[in-house]
Amino acid sequence: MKDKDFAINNEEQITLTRDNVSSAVIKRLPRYFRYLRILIREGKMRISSAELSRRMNITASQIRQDLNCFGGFGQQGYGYNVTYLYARICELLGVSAGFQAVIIGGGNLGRALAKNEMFEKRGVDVVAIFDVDEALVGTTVNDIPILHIDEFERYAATHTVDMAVLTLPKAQALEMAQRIAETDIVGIWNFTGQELDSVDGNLIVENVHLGDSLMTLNYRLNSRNKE
Amino acid sequence: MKDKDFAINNEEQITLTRDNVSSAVIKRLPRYFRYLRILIREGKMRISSAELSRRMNITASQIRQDLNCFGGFGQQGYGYNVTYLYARICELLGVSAGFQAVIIGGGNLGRALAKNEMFEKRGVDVVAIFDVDEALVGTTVNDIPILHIDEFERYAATHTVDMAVLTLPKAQALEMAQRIAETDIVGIWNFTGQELDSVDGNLIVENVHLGDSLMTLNYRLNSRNKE
DNA sequence: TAGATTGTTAATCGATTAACAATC
DNA sequence: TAGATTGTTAATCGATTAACAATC
Repeated sequence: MKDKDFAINNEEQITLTRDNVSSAVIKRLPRYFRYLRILIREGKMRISSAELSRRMNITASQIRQDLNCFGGFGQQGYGYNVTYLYARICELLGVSAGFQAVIIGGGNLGRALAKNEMFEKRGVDVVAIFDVDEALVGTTVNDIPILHIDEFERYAATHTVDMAVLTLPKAQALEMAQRIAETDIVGIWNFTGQELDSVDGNLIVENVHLGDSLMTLNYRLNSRNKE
Repeated sequence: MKDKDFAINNEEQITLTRDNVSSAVIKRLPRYFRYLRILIREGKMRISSAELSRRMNITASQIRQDLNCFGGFGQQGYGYNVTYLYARICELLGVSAGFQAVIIGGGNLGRALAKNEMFEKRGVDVVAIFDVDEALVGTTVNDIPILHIDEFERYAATHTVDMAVLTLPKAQALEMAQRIAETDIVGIWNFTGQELDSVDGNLIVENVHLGDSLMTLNYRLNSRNKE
């Protein structure tokens, strides 16, 4: 928490505005990010909310409403400048913040993520992979070194690491999260299925429940069969 | 589409009721599924909406409202019978429907999924993995055979396959989706990042955008830094 | 200036929560 | 019967959509 005296200045007010943005809007930002990348690839310079609405299959009204939560990114009578809008959204999403990540768990999922261009596209730098398997230690995946998990605390203390990607077995997730909580790492991208909310109130945890996604597909297949 | 004469009978009406369930409710069902499994593991026989609400961190009102979309699963003065409720939710989610899946792409992600107990827990049977790599063909992952992608159509024609899990490179996703659309497969669990909505209106596509999840974490790390 | 399109307010819609009668 | 807790209706809240004045 900051000194209350600062609570009145401009910067703080901008931050407050952002904090008031509803999670419904925030959850849509990554989608804007993806579509803007496509527009850039296509060489499109400007886009109106109406055209973007057709592409994204949401209302133009929602697009304008969403983008306005963070300030006026467009221009009346013109629309939105694609590269400018993209830059603003990147800023919001911390794409240019230079976050550094470690992957904990060098199994198939950890390796799949390590090879995925997703991190690079989103400005996240994967700096190390940790595993217990001595056979893996010393090798690399996508030029990222695999280190022994015993080295984790030393590594975290001597490097800037913003987030840990948990791809180890569920049974070890809680213990690992506790070890992470004792370092300067603040974010956990949690693929283990283990609930981590209780570990530390300061940790920011993003849970990926692939099973929930599979279930949604199942539900739809199932109701289709019932028709 | 069914004959309109049937639209009045009872079965159809139940189906209609289910179809009217909002997607907000449907998206919560997998979470109920997970928590009920935990309760069963703990040997809990009954649970009230109040207690479940404390565990799941949602209101008791919402739980009762959600479950009532599908009929009265509880009992006044008693609460919900855990195994009964679990059975009903499994039914809704098609866990007992015996769906069969193939994984297309035998890379790290495909292998990670093939080894994951998630499918088994949710009643989905992974029957085959397809890949272009001749070195992989003939081997198995978690007892699941890896077949050559050229065999795909023949396999689909001679086996019951309900869904395809796409874990191949984005560039090949569209073409593969088209091949899938020509078989009897109706569901695609799409990890490729490629939009597939345009391929075939009859396909049920569930997209997994891991990058969106990463971005959400990034956003929160970023706004934390701004505080 | 006229046309286009945003930013923003107001109206609508849907989802969540509260309350309580029904009932086990 | 008394106590507990659901099922369900009504009230509230929030999110989406529509409309239009501001302005490029």
